Amino acid sequence: MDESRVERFRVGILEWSEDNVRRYPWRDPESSLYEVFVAEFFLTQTPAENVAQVYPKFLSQYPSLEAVRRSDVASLADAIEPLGFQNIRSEALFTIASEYDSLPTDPTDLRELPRVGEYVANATACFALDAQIPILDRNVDRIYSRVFADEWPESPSEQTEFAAHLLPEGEARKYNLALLDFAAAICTPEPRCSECFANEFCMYYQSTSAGVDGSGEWSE
DNA sequence: AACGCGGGGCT
DNA sequence: AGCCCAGCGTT
Repeated sequence: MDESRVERFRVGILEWSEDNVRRYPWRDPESSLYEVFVAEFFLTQTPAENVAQVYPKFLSQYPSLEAVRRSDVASLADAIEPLGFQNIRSEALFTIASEYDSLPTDPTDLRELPRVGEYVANATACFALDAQIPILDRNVDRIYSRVFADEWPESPSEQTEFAAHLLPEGEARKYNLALLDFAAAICTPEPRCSECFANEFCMYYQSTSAGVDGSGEWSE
């Protein structure tokens, strides 16, 4: 593993994020486990802008798991209707509220909740509780498969290992947030490499811009 | 690990 | 109408 490149990326993205943090209500360090969980639960397959529009109102209507428990699936669905997936999500949310007095804090236990997979479990634990664990979704995969194209493994388990190795010590929360913002702003599906702090050592940029062999570029 | 799926977005 | 897709569920 190219440790110097790893370190350059770590330092680079943390620096980049200083001036490019997106601010959302659920990113307040004071947000409760429930508040962060609700946000992450809504954010899967849903643009952050959409979530931002219903989130404050949802929280005032449902400030706790108990409030969810005292409601019903139809009302919940109404409250999150603009997000889409309202039936699936309202049902799962109600089930969670019915089965838990309070949310578990261990990612493994969070993973047990209905409609909560590895991504939501890890993101919740990291952002709400500062758990030092990697998050890995399509966006993170896109970044790493470009920057570390020659080292980024195929198998999910090895990817998790690799992603864990990249975490800066004690700064998982800041780093993971930076990854998401970086994926949204720079390392987009159509990447803005000219604006990217990593373009001097990114394998993708090197292979597409240098064009040493002239045999044409590839698209991921 | 591999596959299936509901549903939202884009064409 | 049809295709693509991310993330969760199931096997």
